[in-house]
Amino acid sequence: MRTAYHRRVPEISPDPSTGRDIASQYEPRRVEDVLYRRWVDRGYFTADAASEKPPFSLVIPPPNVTGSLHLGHALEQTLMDAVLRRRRMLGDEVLWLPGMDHAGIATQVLVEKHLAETEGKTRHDVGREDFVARVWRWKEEYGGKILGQMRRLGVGVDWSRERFTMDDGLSKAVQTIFKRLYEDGLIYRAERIINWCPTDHTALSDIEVDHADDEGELVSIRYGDGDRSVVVATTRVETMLGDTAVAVHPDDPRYAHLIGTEIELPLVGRMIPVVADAHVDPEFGTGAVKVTPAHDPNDFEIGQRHSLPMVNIMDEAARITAHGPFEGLSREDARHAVTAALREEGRIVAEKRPYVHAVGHCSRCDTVVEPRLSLQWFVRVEKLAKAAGDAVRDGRVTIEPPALKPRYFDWVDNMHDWCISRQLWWGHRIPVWYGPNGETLCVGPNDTPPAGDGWTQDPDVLDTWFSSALWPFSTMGWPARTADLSRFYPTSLLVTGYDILFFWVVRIMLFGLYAMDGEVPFRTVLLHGLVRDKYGKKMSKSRGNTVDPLDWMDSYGSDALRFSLARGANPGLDQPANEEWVAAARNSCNKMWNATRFAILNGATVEGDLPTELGPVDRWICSRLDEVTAEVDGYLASYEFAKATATLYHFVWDEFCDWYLELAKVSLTSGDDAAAATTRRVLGEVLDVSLRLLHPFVPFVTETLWTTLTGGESLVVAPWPQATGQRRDAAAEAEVAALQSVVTEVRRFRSDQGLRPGQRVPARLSGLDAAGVAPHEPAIRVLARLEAPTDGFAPTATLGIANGVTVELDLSGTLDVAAETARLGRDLATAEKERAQTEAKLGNADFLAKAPDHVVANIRDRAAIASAEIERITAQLAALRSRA
RNA sequence: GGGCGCGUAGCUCAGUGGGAGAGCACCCGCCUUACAAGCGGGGGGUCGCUGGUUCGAAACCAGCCGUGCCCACCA
Repeated sequence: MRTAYHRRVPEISPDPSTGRDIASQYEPRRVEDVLYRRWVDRGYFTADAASEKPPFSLVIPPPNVTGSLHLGHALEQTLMDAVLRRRRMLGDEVLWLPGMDHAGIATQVLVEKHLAETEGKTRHDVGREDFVARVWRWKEEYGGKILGQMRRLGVGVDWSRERFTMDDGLSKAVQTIFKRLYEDGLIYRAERIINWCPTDHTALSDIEVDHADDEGELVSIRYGDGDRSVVVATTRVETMLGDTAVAVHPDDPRYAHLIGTEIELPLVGRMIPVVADAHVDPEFGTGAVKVTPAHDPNDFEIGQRHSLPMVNIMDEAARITAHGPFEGLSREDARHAVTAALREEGRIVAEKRPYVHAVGHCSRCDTVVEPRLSLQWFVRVEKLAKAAGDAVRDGRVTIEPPALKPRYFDWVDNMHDWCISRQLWWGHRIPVWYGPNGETLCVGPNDTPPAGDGWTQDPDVLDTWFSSALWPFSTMGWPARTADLSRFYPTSLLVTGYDILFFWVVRIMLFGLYAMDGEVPFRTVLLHGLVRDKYGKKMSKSRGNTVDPLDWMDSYGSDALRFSLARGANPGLDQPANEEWVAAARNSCNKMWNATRFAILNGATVEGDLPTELGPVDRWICSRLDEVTAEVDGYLASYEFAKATATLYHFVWDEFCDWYLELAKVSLTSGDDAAAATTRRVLGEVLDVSLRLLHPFVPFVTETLWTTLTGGESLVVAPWPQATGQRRDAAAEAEVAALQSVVTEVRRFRSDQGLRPGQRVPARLSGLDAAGVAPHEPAIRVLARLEAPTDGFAPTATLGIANGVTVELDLSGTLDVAAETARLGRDLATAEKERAQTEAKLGNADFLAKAPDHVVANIRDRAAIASAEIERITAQLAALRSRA
C-alpha cells in the first residue's frame, strides 16, 4: 500500500498540554507563558541542597531594582540559561540564584527626582527616615519589573531563593564583614582627597569617575617678584586661592636657589614656601608647580611629605569659600574672575586655550568631579587585592576569555584604597557609632547599638558595590553555615559583562577570599561583550538607538531573541543586534516547527531501538548527527555560543531539512513499508536529538515540539545527548555527497536553461554505478524532477558531472545553447585557474621537497581533477558547437 | 602615557600556515503536496598598506595608516 507522506490535518488545540499542535506557523505567544509557568510549578528550577547530584551553581548579576530589561541583560541571561540548561540535562543539581541590587545612588536620584516633580520637595524637606521609607515604597511599587521580564525570556532561575541586597539577611552580612574588616584594620576612616560630585553631594570611588579629554585652558602665572619669582602653569587657576607651596624638582638647577625660600602668592598675599619634590617633572612646562593640597591628589601627597597646610577653598557644591572678592562664586566663574584679576596685575605669562586634557566626570550625572579633602571610610585593599590576583595567577579562578586577564591584573595590582562611604541615605548605613567623648564603636549584627546621650551613628551609607561584593555568599545565608553554602559554594561560574570586571568581579574576589577564608567565590568568570546597535555603535538613550527587548520578543518570540543573541556571542567580543537577525532567528524556529510538524504527520517515532540495518541516507544523517552532537557539546562546554548555534542552524536547515527530509519523502512514498518504517524511526531519532541540543538556546519551541513528538515529560529534565562516535560513517557521507552533486548540477542546468522548477524533463542517467549512487536513481529523479525516458526520447543536452555521471535530457529541442555555453565557459575558467595554480606548485622543486606529503598529495589530486574537468567541459563545449 | 582589541563580500562578523566563508542584503526563477517566516539557482572580496619570515601568508613578525575600548595624579 502506498503511504501518503502528507495529509491535511485540521489545526487543533494550541495548548501543548492537550496534545498535538500542528498549525503551520509557530506562534510563540501561545506557548511561552504556559510552558514557563509549568516549568516553575514543577520545580525544575528549584535547587535541592540535599540532592546527591553534582552541584552546579551560579548567582545572577543582580540588576538594579529600578531597572528594566535591556539587550545586555537579555544576552547575559540567555548565555547563563544556555549553560545551565545543558548542565541540568547532564544531570547536575543546578542552582541559579536570582535577585536585585538596591543601587544606591541610581535609586536615590530617581526617587529624589520623583519627589521634586510630584511634591516639589527635596529629600531634606521630608527628612531621612521618611525619605528612606519612600524609597522602600517606590521599590515595592515600581521595582522588580525586570523580574517579570526575565520570565518572558524563559530563564531557569530558582525563584524560591530570590534575594535583594537590602534584605535583612544580606544587611546582616554587610555588617558582619564590615566589623570583621574593621577589627582587622582593613577598614579605616581618614581625611583624604577623594572624588567629590558637586551635584550629587557625595564621595565617589575611583571607578565611579569617567575620564574624558576636555577642552580646558593652561594658564601660566608668575608667583613672587624679580629674582625671587617663579612661573607655574595650571588648568585650574581658581585653586591658586588654596595654594600653600610651589614645588620644583630637587635636582633642577634653575630653581635650586629658591628651594627653602618663600614667595608671595598673588591676590592672596600669603607667603608660601618653595619645596623640592621628586614628583615634579622638570621637563613639563616651567618645571615648577603650584601646590594645592586640599584640591589635588598629587598636591595632597606633596603636602603630606612637606607638612604643608591644607586650605580648603570650596564647599560641597564647589563654590568658593575663601574670603575675599571670589567668595560664593562657582568654580567656573571663579576661574574667569581669578584669571582676570591676575591679568590685571600683570601676572599672566601665557594662556593656552583650548588645552585638551583628561578631566574626571561623575559616572552618574557627568558633572566634573572635584578632588576634595574629606573625612571618609576606606577599605585598605593591598592585601586583599594581592590575594585576588594570586587566585587567578595560580589558576584557582579561570577568566574566560583569557585575553581579558591583563585587565584584571592591571586593576588588582594597582588598586588604590577603596572609598566606601557615600553621603546618601539609600543604602546600608555605616555601622559605626560616635560617642560623646570621641569614642568610635563598630557595631556588628548581634551587638546592641550604644544608647544614651551623645551617641550618634555615622550618617553615611556604604557604596552599593560593597554589598554587591558579598553577593555570591551573602545570598546563600552567610555568615551562617547554611546547607546552601556547603552545597553550592564556591559557585561554579560567574557570567557578566567585561565592563563590570572592576566594579563587581574584582570586589567579589576581594571580599570573597577574605570572608570565606581563602575559598574562591567562583571557579570561572565568563566575560561577555556588550550589545551594540546594528552598526556596531554603542547603545545609549542620547543616541536614540536603544532597543526594548520586549518589543522584539513580542514580535518574534523569546526563542528568536535568544537564538539571535547567542548566535552573535563570540567570547569577550561586543556584538551588534539587529531586528532583521531576530526575524531570521524567528524563521529558524518556524523551520524547526515545520520540519517536526512534517515528521509527526508522517508518523515519526522515537519508540524502540534504531534498526541495525540502515540505508546509506539514514546512515549519513545519523553520522552527521553524531558529529554535530559532539561539536555542539564541545562548543557549549567552552562557551562558544556563536559556534554552537551556527552548527545547529546549518545542520537542521541545510542538511536535515534541505536534504534528509526531501529524501525521506522518497522513502515514505516508495511503497517499501520496511524502508518507510526505518525512515520514520530515523526521523524521530534525528529530531529527538536535535531538539535536545537546541533546547538550551530556544527552550520554548523545542519543548513544545519535543513533548509532542516523544510524549516525554519535558526537555528541561531530558538527558543531554552524548556523541558515541559509533555512528560515524564516512562512506555514507561520501555517497550522499555524490548524490547531492548530481542533483545540484542538474538543478543548476535547469536554472540556466530557464526551465520552470515544476517542469518534469525526460532524462537518461548513466555512470551511476561508477559514482556509487545507482541505488539513488529514484531519489535523484524526484529531487531533480527528471522523468524516465519515453518512447520518442531524443536527448538535446548532455550534462557531464564531475563524478562521472552523465545526464542526457530531452528538452524537446529547446536547448538554450548560449546560456549553456556561458555556463560551461565560466566553469572552464574556474577549472583552468585551479589547474594553473596547482601545477605551478607541482613545478616548484622547493615545494615538492619541503611541503608535507599529504599536502603534496592533495595538490596532485586537485591538479588531476582540474585536468579532468577541463577535458570534460571542453568536450561538452565541442558537442554544443556541433549541435548549433 | 600604559594596556587590550579590531580592520576579510553592500552590512555585521567567523576563519589564524596549504583549496577565500556565514548570516542578512542583492539578482533570476518558482505558491513543487512541512514551511512564501518558504523552495531552487546566481552574482559579489587585489582578506587596511608596506616590508619581512616561509616551498607556501588572510593567518606569523616588523613598521605604518585607520578605528574602538580599558587604565592613568603630568600640573
